[in-house]
This record gives sequence, structure tokens and C-alpha cells, in this order.
Amino acid sequence: MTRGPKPALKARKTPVQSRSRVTVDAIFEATIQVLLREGMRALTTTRVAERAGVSVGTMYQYFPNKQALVYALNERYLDALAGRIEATCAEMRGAPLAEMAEALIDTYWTAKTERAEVTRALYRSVVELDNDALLQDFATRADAATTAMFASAPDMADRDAPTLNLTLAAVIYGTVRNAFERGLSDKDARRLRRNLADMCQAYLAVKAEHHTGAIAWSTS
Amino acid sequence: MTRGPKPALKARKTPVQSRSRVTVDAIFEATIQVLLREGMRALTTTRVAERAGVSVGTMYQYFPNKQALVYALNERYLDALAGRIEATCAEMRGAPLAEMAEALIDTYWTAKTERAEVTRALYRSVVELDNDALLQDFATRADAATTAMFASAPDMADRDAPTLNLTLAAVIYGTVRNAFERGLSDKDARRLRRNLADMCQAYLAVKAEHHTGAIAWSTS
DNA sequence: TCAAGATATGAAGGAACATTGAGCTTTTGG
DNA sequence: CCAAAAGCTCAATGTTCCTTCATATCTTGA
Repeated sequence: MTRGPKPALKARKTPVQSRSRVTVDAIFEATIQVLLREGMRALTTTRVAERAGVSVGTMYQYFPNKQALVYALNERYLDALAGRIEATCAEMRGAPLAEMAEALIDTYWTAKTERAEVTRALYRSVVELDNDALLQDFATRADAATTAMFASAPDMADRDAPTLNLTLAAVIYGTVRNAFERGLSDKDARRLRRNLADMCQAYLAVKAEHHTGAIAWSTS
Repeated sequence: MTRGPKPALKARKTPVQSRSRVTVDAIFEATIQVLLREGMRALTTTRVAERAGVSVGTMYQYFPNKQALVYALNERYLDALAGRIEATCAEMRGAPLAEMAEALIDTYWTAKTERAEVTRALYRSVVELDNDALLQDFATRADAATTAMFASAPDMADRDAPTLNLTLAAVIYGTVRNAFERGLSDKDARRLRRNLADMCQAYLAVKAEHHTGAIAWSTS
């Protein structure tokens, strides 16, 4: 399913000495900093190199062009994020749906929030056309994990796993992003997060009633 | 509350003859087309002018610079969107919460979907740093309208209007955007939309029980 | 210790763009 | 019908930025 990067976006060379590994990390970090402080429009190769404390040429030893740098940055992040989602899904296999939803919210929210500046910086970099494929791949991978998780729930009744996944995934990911973009106060953020969880619970409970005839949410 | 555009982003001249009104429209339309087909990176003044069938200079008679063009485009769109939300809120004043939520979903979803390409094009243009202010203004305006609407509901009980608004707004706007970005089939889109509505209903019903002791959702 | 490979430098080339302004055409109002 | 205002054109300007490459320095393994 993974499309793999277009040739023009592949890394040019892989660091082998530890010195260069440090360099590449510095370049990534510098990219985030510039993105954060100056925005996508000011993300120039020179500025990144400068902030990373290396020369422009060095950058071009590891990335064939500027786009590839942004691509790699997003790839790194999305890969880690997908990994965390998969871990959560593995851990929650067989749990009740409500707990799964709660755990998913927790994982996603934490991932976006713990280094909020990074998240913000990356949101600014996703305009690049070719990153679309990257996002699609991430979505596919995450959906596979969550759908499988949901399918393993004891209280799935006769629900359709892909549909349930579509709903919960869209609501959770969408809401978290929206919350993020609003720049909420800590208090509001906590409140919203709780309410989002409550909302998923309520939805699952009503569906349960529908499907089993039992009132499930009162067992909290 | 409206910050108003920075001086560098204000329109240079307002069309007075009908000929120029056509021109400005063509420029806006061309901007959308270019954004759609080639992405933000290829949005150059020459390309826009070319597609609009005018010369570059003409563009500069109405917009002091490229950024201002993008700014104006977003402004136009967000203003219309806010207007529609306000209209819905006015119309639903005094209705039950569940109907309000349903109506809000309907308005927002329709607005985003009816000219999906435009929405998609604009999402691609929001990287510009100064558009942040525009989005904030939109959020403020929309939140004012929806909060007032919610406050007028007969079944508000002892809920806190701003908090309820925060929750529903974030969930609805966030989910619609996420749905949009997934490029769903018509069938899946309809399904998700229905489930989102159900979810809001379920949430409101449980809260109602909490607040009034009555089971409200079974009256569907 | 030393040669081969890895890594780093930064000035220079060259393409792509945003923006201007002097001059031309069309519309308007009287 | 005509002068003033509005609208339009496009070649030229100057800047910004990506990318390369010849050269220099550092690291590794034998």
C-alpha cells in the first residue's frame, strides 16, 4: 500500500559516521525552528543551514532538494505517530469499545500536545503537494490498526467495523486538530478533551442499546 | 474584535466600472484554479494573471501584492461562511439543542461540500502567516453566533453555554474538515455525516439525563 | 601512520519571481 | 462629442533563493 517517495524526494545519502548523524538531526531541528518562527515562506535552505550551524552544501549531501527535507521531516513524524497508534491498538485489543475510544483520544491528544510547537510547525509545512501521498499513507496505516482493534471488541454486536472506525477516527482526529488550532487555554483544553471522550461514550452506549436492547452507559 | 487587515494587505483600489468587477472576479477564480491544479508553490502572479486573461499589472491595481490577493480570497470565503452560520443560528434560536446541532452540521457540511474544489484550494492557501488573524476573526464571529444560539435553547438546563459551544463547535468543524480531507466516497460521506449527528444527539441526551433526571434520547 | 572514504565549506551560477511605471485604450458624465 | 477618469499592458528591474562544485578537513580501518 505504501507508495514510497518519488525519486526526487529520496534521501541522497545515509549518514554513516556519528558526526553526520548529529548534523542531520541538527538540520531537522533547525527546520522545525525556522518553520515555527518564520513560517513556510521563510523556510530557505540558507536559513535552515545557518540555524543548524552547517553550510548549505552539507544539507545537499543528505537531501537532494528542499522539498525532500520537508518530506523527510513529515515522514519521520508521521511514522512515529502511526507507531504510537499501532501500539495503543495492540494494547487495547479485546477491550470494550468505550475504553478503546478513550485510549485513542489519549494517545492522539498526547502526541499532538506534548511537543505542540513541532505539531504546529509541521501543520505549516504540509502545503507541499507531494506530502499528500504521505498523509494518505499515514491514514491508511492508522485506519488499518484502529479498524482491527475495534473489530476485536467484545461489545461490537453487529456493528460494521470499517464504518465505526470511520466515524470515531474522523471525530477524534478532527476534533483534536481543531482544538489544537484554537490555541485553547489548559483549562479549556482539558474540558474539551473530557467532553470529546464523553461524546464517544454516549454514542457507543446508544448504539449498544440499539444493538443489544440493553442500556450500557449507566454501567460507568 | 475584528483586527482588520494589516495595511500591506488592504485592497489598493475598488472596482467601479463593471468591466473591472469582471476582472477582479476573473482574478479570484483564476487564483482558485491555479491553487487547485498546481498548488501553493506554483501560485505566481504571472500564472494567475495568465489564467485570468489579464496582464500582471492589472492584478496590481487591485491588490498591492500577492499576499493580499490570497488574503482577500480567504476573507471573501470566510465572510460568506460566517454569514451562513449566523443565519442558521438566527433561524434556530429557541429550538431544542439536538436540532441546533443537526442544523449546524448541515450548514457547515453543505458549505464545505457544495464547491469542494474551492474549499480544497483555500485549505492550500492558509499557510500564509497573516491568514492566522483571519481565521481567528472567523472563529470569534462564529463562536459568538453559536454560543448565543445554544444559550437560547429550552433544554439548556444548567449547562454552560460557552463550554457546550466549545465542545460542539470543535467536534463539528473538526470532523467535517477531517472528513473532507479523507476524500470519502459519497456513500461514506453520508454515513459519517449521519453518525456525527447521532453522536451529538447521544451526547446531548446523556447530558440531559444528568441535568434533568429524564431519559431524553428515547423520544426520537 | 596513512590512504581511502566520508563529510563539510561557501562562493558563484542561473533561474524564477514580485513589483513597477510609462504609455496606451476604454468608459463615463456632461 | 470630448476631456477626465478608470482600466489595462508588458518589458524592465532588482531581489531572492536553490543548487552545484572545486576544495579542504576529518575519520576510519589496516
